[in-house]
Amino acid sequence: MNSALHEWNLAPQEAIALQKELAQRLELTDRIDPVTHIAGMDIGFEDDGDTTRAAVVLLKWDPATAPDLAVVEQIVHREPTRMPYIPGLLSFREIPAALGAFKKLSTRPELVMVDGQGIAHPRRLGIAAHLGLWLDLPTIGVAKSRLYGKHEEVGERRGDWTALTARGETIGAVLRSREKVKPIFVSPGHRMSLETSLSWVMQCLGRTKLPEPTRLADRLASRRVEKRRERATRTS
DNA sequence: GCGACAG
DNA sequence: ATCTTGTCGC
Repeated sequence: MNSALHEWNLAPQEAIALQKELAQRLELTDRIDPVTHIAGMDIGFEDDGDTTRAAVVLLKWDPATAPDLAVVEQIVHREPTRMPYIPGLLSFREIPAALGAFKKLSTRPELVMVDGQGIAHPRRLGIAAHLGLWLDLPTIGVAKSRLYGKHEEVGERRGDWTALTARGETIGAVLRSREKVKPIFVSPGHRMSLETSLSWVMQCLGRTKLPEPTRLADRLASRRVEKRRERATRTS
């Protein structure tokens, strides 16, 4: 891989310059191998933010049962947190730990859904795009809120979506993944078109707001679940 | 110069 | 992201 990609501990200005350079290497057309496994990735924090916790969930892709997908593997990888959250520079804070989790995965997926933006980013390099370059895999960004770009109101029916645009370009989609719930922001990361990104997200959508890969990774990365269990154990 | 601002 | 109980609604 390129040496420039190995840079992590950068000053904000240097990181911004690197993003502009890396964004030019993104492939926004489909280059995807036949999909047999889809991975979902998300990051959580522990120790009041001192520890970064990366979660990757590997699902078996089966169009016959989708969106019900079998969980093949679950990885939780911890590392000391290396930098604070800075809007626009999220990937420099979270990707190192994410890579550690992917290294522990026994099977390499053909597609990855990431909690965060793809190219719907000021410099077209959200965490999903950045991770896609690192893994050299097709990635899709599935964010729960907007970082960049503007859009019209989204229809209220499940499946309705509107373009997310910036500087006259379409950089993603605002998707009503579930009725009566805030829409999600879908954007291609690497080796993917927006149309294909939306197709995969919708195929992985159950009755929930988030597609299965991201929903499960979210649950694994968050401490909410285990905290609940701790309380239940103490009280019993 | 004044806001906005993934997780 | 995280701290946190109950509570309103399908």
